Amino acid sequence: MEPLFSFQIEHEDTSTSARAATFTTAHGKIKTPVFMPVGTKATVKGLTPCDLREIGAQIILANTYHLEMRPGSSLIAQMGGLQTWERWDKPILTDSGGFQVFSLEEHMRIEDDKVRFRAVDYDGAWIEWTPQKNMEIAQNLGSDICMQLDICCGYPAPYEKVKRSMELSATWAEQCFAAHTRPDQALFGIVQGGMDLDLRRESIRRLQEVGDFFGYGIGGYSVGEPHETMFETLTPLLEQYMPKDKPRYLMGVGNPATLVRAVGKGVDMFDCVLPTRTARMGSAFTSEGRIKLKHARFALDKTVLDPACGCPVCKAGFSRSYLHHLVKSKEMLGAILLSKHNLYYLLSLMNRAREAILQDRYEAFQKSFLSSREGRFDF
RNA sequence: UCCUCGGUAGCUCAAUGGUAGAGCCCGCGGCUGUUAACCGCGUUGUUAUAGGUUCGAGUCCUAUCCGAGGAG
Repeated sequence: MEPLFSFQIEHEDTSTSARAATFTTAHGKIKTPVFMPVGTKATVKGLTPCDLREIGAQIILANTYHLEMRPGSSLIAQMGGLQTWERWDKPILTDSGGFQVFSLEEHMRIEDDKVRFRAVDYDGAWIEWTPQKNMEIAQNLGSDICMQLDICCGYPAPYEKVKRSMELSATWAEQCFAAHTRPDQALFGIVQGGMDLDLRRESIRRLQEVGDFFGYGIGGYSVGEPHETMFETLTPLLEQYMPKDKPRYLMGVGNPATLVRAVGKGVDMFDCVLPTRTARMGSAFTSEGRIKLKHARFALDKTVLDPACGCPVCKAGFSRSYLHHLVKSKEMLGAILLSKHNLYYLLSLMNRAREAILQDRYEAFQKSFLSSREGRFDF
């Protein structure tokens, strides 16, 4: 019988560390490198599953913390599981509440075996979060890929704090590993350690000690540090210390230029709210860089968002003038159309990257991209 | 014709006689495992007009203009 999960590298680029792979899950295959749209509360904001299929999404995210708070994972289990419930039959990755613990830091208290924090975005109650709880919820939801509960640190952060969050993440990795039961669900450990290479190496060592995780998340980046600072430790991490035969998921990174560079270092998976959030605020990715549709200069602009783009929004011919109007009027269609366009941009960017890898010309692709106007996104 | 109320930023309105503010609009910036259709910053005035009282007037007095309502 064919195993439920496999990660098969199809080609490794000879001049960079980029690789193209096929990640097989219980709900289908994922061609990497891949960008995963974020659908925290069982919806990629503004898009239907049909829209997502149309723009080529292969896998989307959901979040155990948010879904447990509302409507509750047991309800979703009763309704047939997450895929059935939200009408998305392709793979889903569930993130733990680790990032929420970080973003709700002021309302939180970390203890050895759990984290206590105030659900200020729901009813304000103090709640307890544990690795076991995260696993139970993810298993109720039935996600294909489950991230361990971890602790994400901001930047800059004192060494002791970074060290403690790495150690706690490793401890919790062990508990998640032990609580992992579903054979149709792949468990990922998460590498922490901030901008300290020694802590990052220790994190990997401890995760490998815990057991055979199917893949690895790389957390704790894109938390406010300069991009170069990230690559200083990310590069050796990927090229020297992380297992090469397992999927690597750089969590929370969505800047196009950073994506292209990270793929060159050997990252396989990304997710980020940037394309959808900035879309709702009126910004669009284009082949000429970022544009802000709210600017008055678009009021009489008859061109589409990006004449070089093949997304449904551009193909349908919506003008910048019209989108400017929708954004200024705060009409929901503006957010929807820009979200669709932005996601398509990142999804197709990863397709372009994959093609370049398969043709063994990633170095040239990356160089050309980074020196173009697209490569100068100032997000 | 008379009476009443009103006239302050592009709009809607604040401001015990002590150097005019807010919201919206407009302009700009930010957004990275979603507390986010969000957050932050900024521009804008002969206070209808002309006089008067006062140390000092958006505020009190007089006249005029404009608007709304009422009476005839």
